[in-house]
Amino acid sequence: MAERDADTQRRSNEPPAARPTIADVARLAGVSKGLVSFALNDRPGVSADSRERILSAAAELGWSPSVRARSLSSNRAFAIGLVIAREPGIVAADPFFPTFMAGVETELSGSGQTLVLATVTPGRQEADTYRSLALDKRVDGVILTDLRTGDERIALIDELGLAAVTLGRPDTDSPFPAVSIDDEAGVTATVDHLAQLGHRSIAHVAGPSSMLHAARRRRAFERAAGAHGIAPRVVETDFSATEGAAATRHLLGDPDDRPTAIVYSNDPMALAGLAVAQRAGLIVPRDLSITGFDNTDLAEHVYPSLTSVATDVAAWGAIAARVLLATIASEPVDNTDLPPARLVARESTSHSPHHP
Amino acid sequence: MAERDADTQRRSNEPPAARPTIADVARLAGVSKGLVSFALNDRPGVSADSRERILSAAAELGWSPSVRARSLSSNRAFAIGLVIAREPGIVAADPFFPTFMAGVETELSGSGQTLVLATVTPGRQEADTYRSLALDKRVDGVILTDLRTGDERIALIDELGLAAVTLGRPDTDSPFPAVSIDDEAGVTATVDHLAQLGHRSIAHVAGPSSMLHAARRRRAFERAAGAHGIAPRVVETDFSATEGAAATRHLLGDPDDRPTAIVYSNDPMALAGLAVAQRAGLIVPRDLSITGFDNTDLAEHVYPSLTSVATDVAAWGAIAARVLLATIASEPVDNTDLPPARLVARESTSHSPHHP
DNA sequence: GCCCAGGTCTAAACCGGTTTAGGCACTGTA
DNA sequence: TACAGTGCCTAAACCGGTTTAGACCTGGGC
Repeated sequence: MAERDADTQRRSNEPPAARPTIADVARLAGVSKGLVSFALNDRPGVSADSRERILSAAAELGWSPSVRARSLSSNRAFAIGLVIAREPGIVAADPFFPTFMAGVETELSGSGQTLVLATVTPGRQEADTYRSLALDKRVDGVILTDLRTGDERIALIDELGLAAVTLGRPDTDSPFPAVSIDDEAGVTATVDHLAQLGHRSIAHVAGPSSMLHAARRRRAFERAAGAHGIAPRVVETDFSATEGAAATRHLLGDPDDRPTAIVYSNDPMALAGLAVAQRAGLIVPRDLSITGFDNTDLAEHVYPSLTSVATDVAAWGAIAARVLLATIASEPVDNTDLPPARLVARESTSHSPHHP
Repeated sequence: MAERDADTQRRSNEPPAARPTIADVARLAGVSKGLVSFALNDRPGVSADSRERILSAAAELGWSPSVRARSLSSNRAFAIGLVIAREPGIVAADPFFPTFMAGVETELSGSGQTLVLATVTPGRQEADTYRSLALDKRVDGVILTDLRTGDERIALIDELGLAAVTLGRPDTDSPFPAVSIDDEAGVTATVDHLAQLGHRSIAHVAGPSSMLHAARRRRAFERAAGAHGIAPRVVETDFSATEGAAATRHLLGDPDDRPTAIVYSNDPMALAGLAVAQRAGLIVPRDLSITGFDNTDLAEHVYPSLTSVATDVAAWGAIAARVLLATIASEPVDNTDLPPARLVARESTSHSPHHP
């Protein structure tokens, strides 16, 4: 009798018909709330007969559990978080995040989970953001992108009791599964490609060495260049088009000691570099070969079209989400490796001018 | 005595110290839970003395309300939603969303609210996404982007009982406040700029006419062209670089009837168009002037740099969020207009070849 | 015939807030 | 002195689920 009277809830004029609650289902099936809960989370201790009756009662009423109620009583959020800590300008220029999020979303949409997004400017604010997401359990886990060297976030998130996956393997001990793409393979393929075209002077415009994937690409470059007996030349940037352009101006500054090919660590920098070269009167690829990374949509639509390294970012997002959900469900999961990045050769690379 | 014993909650080994609850605050302040709630939502009926004691008890314990509990009892979500319905490829190429979201976030971060993101491919799935966000009150309101002609989402969202703001004014009756940027001013300025440079044959590569802002830019183009006695020529696309390139090939197809300037409805298409022109042996801007829209980061880093129309997208996001939060708090708000879009002239536009 | 184990189920506590109904003390008015 | 009104406060219901403690029934082993 202590049950609330569902009908009085509905007496208001006409607004969105009140959702049925678990009590309504219990009443219709002639069982207790508790048993309904058991049946619907299919846990043992419910007879086949009751389960049947409960499920059809739920179906008849069109009942679905209230995430908010579930979230309060079971201390889960049914949401995962993505904290983006990059300068706004750099995020915007880089199609990585939208694509990645679309991939995450494909995986989430079926699961009833939602994606909570936070963009912060790097720094102290970042830790606070994780802290507040965790303190109030607004998310059950997070996807850690843009890993840094000695990334403090790993310890922080562990301490906060959140689940997580990392994009790529961190350089420190991590309790979280990693979902990785072998982008070194892409860099190696790029350098091989250029070497094969006769280039002996190849430079690399790298991202910030504090970012693990930038550092990894750089090391792969140095290794691949070394393998061809080429002295690697590297300029470090923040991944922005502006610094990509500056790095290019620097590299092309001395006409007597100018690389014949430049390997950029992302596409926006490569495009900016292309413009710098053209502005300096060089013809790409006749005078200078250029390669990008990530195979942005635009890469095939510029002139000359840009040789780049393709990674399946959307798939990365989908798999990261899947692994995270499994982790949250405390299914043990292993590190996962995606198919390696592959080179897409286009017009911006050709024979070295010194090697006709 | 029916109060739960907070200490027994804490007996587990050492995990994240249990948060204090409102009951802890009540006990410390020597009042009832209810009064604490009243004091903290500063409602009348609490003596200055008690309020003081309650606030300092809360501060001492470092208490902050549990969003999840609040959300269940007060039927609010403390989150707003953004549903992105575009083809993944187009979203990725367009820096609009990341920038916009960063703007939203700046406004949200202080308010304890959260941004929930959903990306869907356009179509039926979209309505279901709104429906499921609303049914379970996972969000209190949504930001409606990419308005379409006769947009059915407006009625849907109204019916679902969600709050909303629209980006730009819809073409149908809408109960929601609109936050708009006058991008027509940008288009007009672009056409004026070109006309002033002597161009008499100007084409427009438009976005899909089903999208309100694309249609609006197109109409503004036609009007501005008409004002200069220029017969407007328009090709419609889906906003993708691929179709931008195709439209350009089409426009440049007949050497005898080739426009001397092309106004693109976004930057990625303009960049693709630039490449098509260059590939066809034209020199930009000598033979053909080109303009974009949105003033992407890359616009100033290509060669020739791209004349484009700048809008403050991050501010747009911040203001949209602010207006939405006010609407949710049922403060009445008016439609808001941001500073009009302005032309940023760069190298991709110059005198018409026919007008030396 | 007795006891224990296992399976099924219910009642009630619980998550942590908000909100309502009502109690009590004090004041002002008749 | 009685009565209504007001200000402050508490107890308890409530939001809609999950989870625990324990009741009840049945069957098997001895």
